[in-house]
Amino acid sequence: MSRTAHNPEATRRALLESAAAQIHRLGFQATSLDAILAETGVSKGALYHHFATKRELGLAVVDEVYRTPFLDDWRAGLNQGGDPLTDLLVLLRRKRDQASLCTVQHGCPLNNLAQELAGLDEEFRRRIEAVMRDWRLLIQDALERARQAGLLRPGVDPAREAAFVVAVVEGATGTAKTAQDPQLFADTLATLEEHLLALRLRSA
Amino acid sequence: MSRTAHNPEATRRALLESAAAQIHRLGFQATSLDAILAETGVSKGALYHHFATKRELGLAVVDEVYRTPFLDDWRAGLNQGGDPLTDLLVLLRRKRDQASLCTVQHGCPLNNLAQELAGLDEEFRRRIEAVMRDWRLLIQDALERARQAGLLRPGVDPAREAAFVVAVVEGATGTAKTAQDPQLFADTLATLEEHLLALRLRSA
DNA sequence: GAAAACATACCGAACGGTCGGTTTGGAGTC
DNA sequence: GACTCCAAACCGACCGTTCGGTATGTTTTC
Repeated sequence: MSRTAHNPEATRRALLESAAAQIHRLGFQATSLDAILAETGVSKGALYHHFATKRELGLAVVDEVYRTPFLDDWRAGLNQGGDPLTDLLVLLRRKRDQASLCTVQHGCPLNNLAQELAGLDEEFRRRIEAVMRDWRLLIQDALERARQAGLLRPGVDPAREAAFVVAVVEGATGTAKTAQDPQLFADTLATLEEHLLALRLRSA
Repeated sequence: MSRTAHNPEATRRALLESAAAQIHRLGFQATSLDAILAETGVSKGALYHHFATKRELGLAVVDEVYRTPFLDDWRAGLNQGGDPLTDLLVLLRRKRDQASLCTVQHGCPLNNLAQELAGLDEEFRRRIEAVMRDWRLLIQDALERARQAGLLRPGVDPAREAAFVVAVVEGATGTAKTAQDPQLFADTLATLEEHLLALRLRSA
């Protein structure tokens, strides 16, 4: 952390990280700028030097904190070098095994924001949807590669299955958060894995 | 509607309905009491005569507006008299066919509230989770009946599949809301239907 | 059965705290 | 000395909440 005077990049980054964490815990509206300033030790003048409004700060959090690590994680998981369907199953398995009360407590940052703000701010919705879309495309691409490698049953639609995977993961995260129950998350992901396993061509 | 003076039941109900609609559109935090008063023509004093706080009003909306019709709809759908698995599939099919931009625009009221408030207010979370739990149990019960009627493949766990159905429906609603795309909802539900179809014993 | 006493339903102006945002000015750097 | 970067005091609107008060209806008391 150790942010010293006149280190604009560090100041900006500290604000983004603190905002990201608080928005994840409390949502956008319930996150107060004062709390971010208290946590970072940054002054209000400095904050408004880097970000024009609270909204701009929030949008920057989506693009610069949430987006890249999330997509990178999935991209890396889906390009492990095994066959794409197996890579996907291993990735889901990993997510499932990592599910703890801590993980489940605050849910998925993007999904939280999307549900809170989709109806209130079109720009927020668009930015979040852009991440979701790229996420879907990563999975769709993996399934497409699996299909072209002859691993999938005929009739399997990569785009539709990708949308399904995304919906199930988001649904699992959301229901587990509401119930505060990691088991719910694990069970739902396990069922998804079974579903995906059944897409594999028997002869493959 | 036609609320006249000294009709407390009507006044209370008008407040609940207006609040429910606005909370569905904007979320709890972004809903202002003044807007509810403007829409209903009720005075601020009258509102605070019926509800101690905004929070109490919101909790009452969950219990008295959202909960009952939602559970009744699913209960009725799952007790149509056909075999339980078919009833479930027909119900999902109906939900899928009814998906329009309008439906998808604001998402599921309960899911919206859950994602917005689960981390902020434990009592809200508990009340919403209670509805979700009853919903899961309705589906679990239907699948259990199907199992006992010998309709399901061995190894199918009604509780786990019920949790899966709930997660997929919530996930489908959420992703479709974020994308503002009814097709996403329909595709995801269709895939869920295929998954459930595969639970049926081949000889049945 | 009328008046008194009370309860319920409702009114709306005003309060008070929060919080996003602004202003002003100063410190460091080129 | 101009520009970036930041500090601290301050502003003002919004909004949930309060509260003194009115009106209508019901119960009690004589």
